[in-house]
Amino acid sequence: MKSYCDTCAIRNRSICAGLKDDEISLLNAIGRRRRLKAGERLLWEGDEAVLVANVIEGVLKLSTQTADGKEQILGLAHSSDFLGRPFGKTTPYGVEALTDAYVCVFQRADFDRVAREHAGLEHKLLERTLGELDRTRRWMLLLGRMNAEQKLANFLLEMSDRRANAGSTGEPGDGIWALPLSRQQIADVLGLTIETVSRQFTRMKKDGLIDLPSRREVAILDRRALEYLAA
Amino acid sequence: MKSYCDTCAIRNRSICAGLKDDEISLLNAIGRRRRLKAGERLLWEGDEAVLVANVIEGVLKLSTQTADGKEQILGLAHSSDFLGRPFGKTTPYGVEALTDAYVCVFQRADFDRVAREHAGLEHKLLERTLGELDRTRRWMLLLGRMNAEQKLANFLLEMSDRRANAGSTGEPGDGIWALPLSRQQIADVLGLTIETVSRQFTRMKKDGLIDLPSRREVAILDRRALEYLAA
DNA sequence: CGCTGACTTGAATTCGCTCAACGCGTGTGG
DNA sequence: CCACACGCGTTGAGCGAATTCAAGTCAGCG
Repeated sequence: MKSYCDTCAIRNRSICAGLKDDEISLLNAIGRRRRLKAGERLLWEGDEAVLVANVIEGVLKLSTQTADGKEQILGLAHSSDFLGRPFGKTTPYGVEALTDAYVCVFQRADFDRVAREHAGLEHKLLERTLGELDRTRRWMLLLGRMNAEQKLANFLLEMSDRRANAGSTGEPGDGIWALPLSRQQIADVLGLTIETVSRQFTRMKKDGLIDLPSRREVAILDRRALEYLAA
Repeated sequence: MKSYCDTCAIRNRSICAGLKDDEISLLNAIGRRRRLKAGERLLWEGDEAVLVANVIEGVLKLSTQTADGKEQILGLAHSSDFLGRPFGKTTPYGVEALTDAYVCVFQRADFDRVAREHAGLEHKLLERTLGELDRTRRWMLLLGRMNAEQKLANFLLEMSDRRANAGSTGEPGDGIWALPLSRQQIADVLGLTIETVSRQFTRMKKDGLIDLPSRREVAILDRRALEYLAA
């Protein structure tokens, strides 16, 4: 039988990489593909955790809110990242597509069962979760100890890197690329306000570090200098 | 043969909880206990990751530094928490005992092997890592979106809770307890400066929310009000 | 008793926030 | 086609919370 997974773009980079054929076909049997429009939500914070997913294409955000309604984005999920909370009662954060996206979703119950029965899959999941924890902790440093300029510099560099090595278009360098986030969303990622983000953008542009051909596009002109700012 | 694990205080709360007898005895065979003095380091950031551990007793901190030497504490590990980075190349953060502590350490190579061969252990590890990731993400909200007052209120409540349900002395409530962190360390946890922490402490005391019998002791006098501040 | 290091307090400064106005591109309706 | 409104982003002015810099204060200890 023909399998989705055979032609899957992230077959060798996602959680599925290195799984045995029988494991893949089990996943293939319980997974289904789903397209998301930009802005569409996949999971709601506090919901019963009904599904998990692999990101095939696009960028999604994970976020929570404070009691007074301010949003904090907890992370971004790019191509080949894993989404959702296996083995838990509720989803601890909301998930929303920032760009049009393409995901491979599993019912939690199905996925949990397959994972428990196949140590290989569970091991993959563990490695990915550990990696995600490391990344999240590094982000804490940014939130806790950096000023606006450093935050934005780091953000731009990370976005640029992630799209370089996860992008299907796989361009190497620093051409013009599309920002998948609005100014407000960038502010929510970095723990800043929209005005501060805007001012920093303007300043970096004036200083010749970046160019902003349009609202949703950036080009990194002086990577070295940006890395220096990111300190 | 007599096993350490039989009498272990965290036998049923740590990663070891619910493991089968043969798995426990394997861990018992490769683990050894170690006492740490307050201030002693167990792991260094960037080191080759040579060991992992269970915290039996005490409080340890996980931390990184910025390029310019400021520290950010990434998390605290209490009794029954798991420490270290299995299946990774290097340790992504330093670990240092804040109080005198008692840990159960494993050589990474040994631990990884046992974990890979025993899905039960790996599953435990996965659950714990997922939980840790959730906790870390909630902390991001604190770092990114809260003011000094909210940060400190949250910190005091969390410390109080953690010692209530992890403490071997297991007191229920809001008596006087010892802070395992200096002002500087609290500042590093919350992404603040030492002066700001001190001022907030003073204010909370003046407002009757807490008492500070000595530098290293706190009592929560008005938990309700503190929870309100923590918002 | 004086020294040391941790903590507190005060004053000045600064960075990012708030509030407010404005600009620009896009879509809609007259 | 123009007028207009709307959403998003930018810019400016003023403010305020937290930082920085600089003195104190206090407890523990030789």
